[in-house]
Amino acid sequence: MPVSITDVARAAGVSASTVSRALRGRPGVSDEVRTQIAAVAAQLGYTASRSASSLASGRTYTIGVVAPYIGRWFFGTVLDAAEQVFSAAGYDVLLYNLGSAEARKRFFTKLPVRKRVDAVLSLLIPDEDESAALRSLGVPLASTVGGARPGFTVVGIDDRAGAESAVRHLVNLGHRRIGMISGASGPLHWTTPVDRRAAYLHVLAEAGIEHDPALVADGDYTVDGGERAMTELLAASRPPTAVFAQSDEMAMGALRALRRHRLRVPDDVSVVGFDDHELADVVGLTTVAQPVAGQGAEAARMLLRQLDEPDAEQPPGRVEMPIRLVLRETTAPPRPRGPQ
Amino acid sequence: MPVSITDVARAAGVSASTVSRALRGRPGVSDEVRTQIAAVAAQLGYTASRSASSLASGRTYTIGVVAPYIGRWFFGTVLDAAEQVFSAAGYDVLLYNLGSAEARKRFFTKLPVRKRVDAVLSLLIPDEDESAALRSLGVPLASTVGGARPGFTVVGIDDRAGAESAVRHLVNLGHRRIGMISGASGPLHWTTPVDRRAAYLHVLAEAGIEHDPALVADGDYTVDGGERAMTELLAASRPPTAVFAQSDEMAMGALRALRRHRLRVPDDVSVVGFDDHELADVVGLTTVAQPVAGQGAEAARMLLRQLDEPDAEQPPGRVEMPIRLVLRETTAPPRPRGPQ
DNA sequence: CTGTTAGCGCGTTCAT
DNA sequence: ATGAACGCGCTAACAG
Repeated sequence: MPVSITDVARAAGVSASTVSRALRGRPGVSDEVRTQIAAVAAQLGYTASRSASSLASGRTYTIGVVAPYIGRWFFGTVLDAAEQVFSAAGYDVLLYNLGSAEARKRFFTKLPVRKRVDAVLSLLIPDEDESAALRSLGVPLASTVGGARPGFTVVGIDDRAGAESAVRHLVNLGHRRIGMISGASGPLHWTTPVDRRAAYLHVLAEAGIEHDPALVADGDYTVDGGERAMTELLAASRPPTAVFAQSDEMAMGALRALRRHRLRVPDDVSVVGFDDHELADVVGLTTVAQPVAGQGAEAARMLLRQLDEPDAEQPPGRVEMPIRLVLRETTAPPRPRGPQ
Repeated sequence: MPVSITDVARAAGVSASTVSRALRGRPGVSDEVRTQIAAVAAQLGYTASRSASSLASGRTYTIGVVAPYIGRWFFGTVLDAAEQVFSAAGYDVLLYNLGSAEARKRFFTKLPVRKRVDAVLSLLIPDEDESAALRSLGVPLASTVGGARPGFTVVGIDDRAGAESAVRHLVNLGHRRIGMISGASGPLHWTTPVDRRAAYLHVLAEAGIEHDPALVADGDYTVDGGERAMTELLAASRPPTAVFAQSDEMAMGALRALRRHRLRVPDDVSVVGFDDHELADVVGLTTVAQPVAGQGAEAARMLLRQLDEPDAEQPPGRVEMPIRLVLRETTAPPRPRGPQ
């Protein structure tokens, strides 16, 4: 049933090699024969078997993408952009969703991408062992998250600067009791929450504000988690007048919690997010914008470049993308209060 | 560098055939030898080449997933759920993002999945030709969108019933001027907007309300499109007092437009969406909930079943998932007005 | 410019 | 229970 290269060769009256050369645009085939073969192949509906082709050539024309989630806006958007760049260049994308610990472990022990991909794009931050496992594949590696690490080209943003601009914005508005909804969860070697937390502490110190541990809660990077965290913060003996959420999704959860507590934003509590989620504008969320799709596309391009010029210069270890604070309607000066 | 089956065979002092049998759990290997081989393989970090293995066996252990978008919540969520089911069963996922017309055309003419996948899950609705192309692959097919069609197992919802419940809700609240933000865009053979539109017209007729074409606008299934559509509806000589948006994302765009026009929801205008987007709850959106992740997982399971029992009964052509109207805070009776 | 010859690494007979 | 031989479909190296 499936038509093979020899079928095409026979129908066109040439050898299999010639068909192979003709269809892949390699030199050594007369234009006449080439177009003839193309016609026959099209008519027969022939497509080269990727398995056979990569077995013979060693190239797979496939990129492996590993992600911790797909459904979440950030990762879906990065993946979408990267996939477009890859497929436009003729590469297929093998997707690995490593959300659960089991899936993640299974992936890194069995390493199913071995001999199956020409490069790997990681949307998650591998720990030391995982990182070594990926390097052992012997293919170009890139990532859109975390800091620089050996063997990877990392396209990212300056998390500290971004978080600082958010918190500083709140300080400048006159807030003193500033809470944070962090995203620290699990031993995922995720430097993002660490950096953003450090930035938060730094700005507070800079402004001479004493850090109150009761004003920090974990939101797990989800809407529900953000809601829980905000609820927790509101239960503090002296609740915050402003909150920095480490992601827009958690910020939106916070907004929901505030609404349920009949608190007004920004009159009673100011909220700043991080990401500039597609829907941040809908709820009027002030946030730190980062080029999410841009990072996915750029990382993909970096990989393709390494694939095209294997012996070129060392690729840059880190590419920094721009960020900016977007002011909307969830932040304002604190409401004047009685002495306390 | 890459370790092959013969390397393992040599190290274990057996033949390649035995290694192959042992590692795949086929009968004909003594337990002693089997565990010994497993140990050697693990120590050498051996993984069978998928290319070679599928070339020899004909099975690829790979599922092709084609989608019109990935970044959008609906598709990302379906993909996420499906991927988890596939990978838990030992299958890899090849992802094709066919958002642009070129990408789509390229995919269906070249059909790069040929001989590369054991099954295909479609998150888009193929037209007749595309559908035939997929069938020509000779592998099980499933889809999470659109109506029943030959060769596919379609896991979906009753779009008409869902849309009817939304519009009927508005009618029951007493609204008479009910607008719709539709999602009809392009020649994508997308029956969803058609079905939802028919339901809208049906309920209006049922309630004895005359249809006013000025109250329907296209929102292109995006937030921005929804905002534009709502703005358009508000410009009508007699604007609607309630709006049914065919997706939550468009509904959120509508909410944004209303806020910009200083109109209050639901006091001035009621809004109903469709999907129960992750963030619908945050903005208090009344909507028709559908089990999005559930559909992805179920479709994946249907495919795996066909793969496991190739000669079983014909799989069901269509599986219907439950929907329900979720009442939140964006709908209310129309405000009493002066005579008009 | 084109055909012939060898594998790529594995699964699958068929012997033993 | 195990091994040898063959072929999956294609690309690469070598002839001509």
